[in-house]
Amino acid sequence: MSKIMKIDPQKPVDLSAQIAQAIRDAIISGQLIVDERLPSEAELADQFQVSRPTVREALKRLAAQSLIRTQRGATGGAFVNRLSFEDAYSQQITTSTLLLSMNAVDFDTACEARYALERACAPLSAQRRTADQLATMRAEIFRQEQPGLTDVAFCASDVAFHRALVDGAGNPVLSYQLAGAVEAMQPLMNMITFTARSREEIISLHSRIVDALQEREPDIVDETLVKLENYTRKLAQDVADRRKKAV
Amino acid sequence: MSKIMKIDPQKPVDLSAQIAQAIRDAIISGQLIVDERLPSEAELADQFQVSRPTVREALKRLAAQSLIRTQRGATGGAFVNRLSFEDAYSQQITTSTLLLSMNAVDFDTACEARYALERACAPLSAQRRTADQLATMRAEIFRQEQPGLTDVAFCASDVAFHRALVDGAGNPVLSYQLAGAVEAMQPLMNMITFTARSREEIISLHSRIVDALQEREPDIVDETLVKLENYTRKLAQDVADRRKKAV
DNA sequence: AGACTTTTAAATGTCAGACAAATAAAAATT
DNA sequence: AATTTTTATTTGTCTGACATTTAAAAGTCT
Repeated sequence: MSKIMKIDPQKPVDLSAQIAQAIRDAIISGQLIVDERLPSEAELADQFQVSRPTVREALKRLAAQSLIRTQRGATGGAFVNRLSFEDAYSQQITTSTLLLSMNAVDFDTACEARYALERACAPLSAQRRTADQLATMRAEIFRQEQPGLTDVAFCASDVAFHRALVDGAGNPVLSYQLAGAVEAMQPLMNMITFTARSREEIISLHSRIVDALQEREPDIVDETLVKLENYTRKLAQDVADRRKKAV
Repeated sequence: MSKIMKIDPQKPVDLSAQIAQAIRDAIISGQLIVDERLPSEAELADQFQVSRPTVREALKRLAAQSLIRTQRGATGGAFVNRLSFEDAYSQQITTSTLLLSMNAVDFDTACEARYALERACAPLSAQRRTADQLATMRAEIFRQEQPGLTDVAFCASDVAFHRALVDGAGNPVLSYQLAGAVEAMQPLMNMITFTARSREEIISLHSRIVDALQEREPDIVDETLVKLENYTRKLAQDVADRRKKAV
């Protein structure tokens, strides 16, 4: 690692935050490459002229973002981590979920965003979906038809269905970007209790989507997604109205 | 804060990671609400039966994800942070940038994802764009027309143009989701050197997009975005070919 | 010589205790 | 009553130590 990384002890910012930023910059700019080992904590403490606990706090910050991983033992240390799509997924889901819940994003806004993004995948999905993905979607529909299914399980299956649709586009970047949008919606979706009647309608639309994907009919997929969006928003509206009346 | 948070000292996972996860779970589940103060580091150390440095490492992990903020002084402490759209933006951009650079995502995949998402915004943008956003876009086009503009500055202006387009949809969730996709592309875009000739073509397509947005013609916006995508991919292809020939 | 066991060294993980610095409330002073 | 000083609390940082994990080195036996 180049030793040009510098921090300014005069700044009114935590030293550990400055050190983390310096290392983060080195990773982003490519000065530190994947799987490269950072100097040991003691060496970093020397280089930055701080104590080991301060260095450790900096490293934990980076670990929280999956930028490094640490290993104990003789040949251990901190290594630049290859950020996997999986790591990125889970971070995005956490961030999106908190963002929606903490900023009082209303259901319509979140719903609109989700379906707009999902519709972006539809044409690609119609073109590239695999037999395996179609099977996954049909399996989820079958699950959704079971009468004893709890609301929570129904929502989870709904998420799985839509993820399969997105994955059908065969573009990992799209899948990653949409994971957050789809999964973060689940808590909001859970606020809508799916009655037997509304489940029926949703399942029928899901079936239509799978059929259209199988027949490679992007327009029908799109059209059905619009219907699904409208229906979902109407359900949310009904729940909101009923709640207002109850007060 | 409820005191039911527990960790297992036997687990082969860092105590600080376990503590961070316990607090993170409490925030996500709503047991800890925005602006609520966590117990002091000393109290947390007591509760979790660990030392203060260990607690601090846990808190730094949470701070790295913008889940908490800390304040020194008598009434200071760690507070649950309201995750702002801005915080979420920058995290998403960091994650997306690293994801693309570390996983050798090819230009076509990233480009396809970006334009698929952007086209999802087009109809909403045509409907809701403000005069202010149109002005921003025209200003960026004007900048792009300046002959002395560096490649880096041209790319930055390109990003600003497309962000304005996305923001035109008037949906903060969409804007947040797409910020990563658009900005993370910039390093890849920078690999394409924009010649005067290719700039001219791009600017003309940009102009057409603004005009169509002003006239509220979603179909023309969509169609032009497709052209822009194809042209961008063709440029990248040319650069790749030329590089191959040079070897 | 080769296979196995033991030792050693290096690194992270954790702890204890201390002091510095910031900050707001409480106390003292004018 | 307003201002200044003191005090208590809390985070930020440092020092030094020990525990634990791990792989390599050294030693031992067949």
